[in-house]
Amino acid sequence: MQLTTKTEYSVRALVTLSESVDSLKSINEICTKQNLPKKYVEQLFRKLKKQSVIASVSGSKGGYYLKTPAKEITLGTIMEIVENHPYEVSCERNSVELEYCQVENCQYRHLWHEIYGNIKDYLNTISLENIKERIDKE
Amino acid sequence: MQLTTKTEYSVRALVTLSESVDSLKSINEICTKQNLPKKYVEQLFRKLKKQSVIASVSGSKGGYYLKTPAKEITLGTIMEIVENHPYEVSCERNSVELEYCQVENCQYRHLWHEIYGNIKDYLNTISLENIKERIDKE
DNA sequence: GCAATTCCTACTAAATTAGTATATAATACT
DNA sequence: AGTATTATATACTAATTTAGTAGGAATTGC
Repeated sequence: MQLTTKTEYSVRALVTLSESVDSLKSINEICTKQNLPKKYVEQLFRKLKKQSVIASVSGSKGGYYLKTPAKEITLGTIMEIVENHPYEVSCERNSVELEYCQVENCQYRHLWHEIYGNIKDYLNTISLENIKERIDKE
Repeated sequence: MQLTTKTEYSVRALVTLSESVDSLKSINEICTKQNLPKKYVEQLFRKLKKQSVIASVSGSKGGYYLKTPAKEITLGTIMEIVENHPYEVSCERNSVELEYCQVENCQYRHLWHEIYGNIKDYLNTISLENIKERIDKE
């Protein structure tokens, strides 16, 4: 499990995007405002678009907009989209680490998944709208 | 935030260690039983010892034992000891990423810390004893 | 003294992170 | 029609971190 700049920057960018409800915002606009690396955010936005969190209009005067309402986009969702394999247990990474797994009856794997499930549930209670309100208040 | 083999292996090793209440268990014994890399677990155990989770006796017939009762050792504690900087926000890593931080009023940082705090609280509700009971049941 | 153990530091290959670079495609405006 | 502005796409890279390994020193039981 990890939570990196991918999630951090995505959230900041999406909050900024959510500020304009009916209009488009370009990567350039968002990243200038939030002081974020454009090309990096571009990549994150492509992933978020693929999962219909946002949508876009190409060309001049183009940009992005929220496709899903800010209430329905959660931190958990964002994290799962932009991070690598956030809830993966080591023995599922299928590499060398499999050597150190209890192959026959991996009770621990169930434990980790239960824990991840609870964290996931928690992260899904935090919507983009919640975050926006919180940020605005200060 | 990350949760890696360091935490995974530590938990498996500590659960095994907690099975023998009054006697010592060596790294060798634990790692053979749990199929874990000895030298790696050794490193983890040294960190756990430094924080008084476990204690040790050197020399032949030596080994480790739980210094803190299994009830009081939590997953959160273990994670904080063995992982690198589990709850660090990108702008605190003090490297290049600082460039992309909202220096003046980093409202987001507070948000991340609040979220981490809640995850931490949750992880601290899971004790080694809980885990042991759970693993034994199956 | 020898074997088994913990203690300690340093090293390393592979993977991942945190980006950058470069080019193509679409669209608005003139 | 041409240009500027935007998204789309793929590939590349330096730095860091993970997931260990290696080799030895110090300690203790027998």
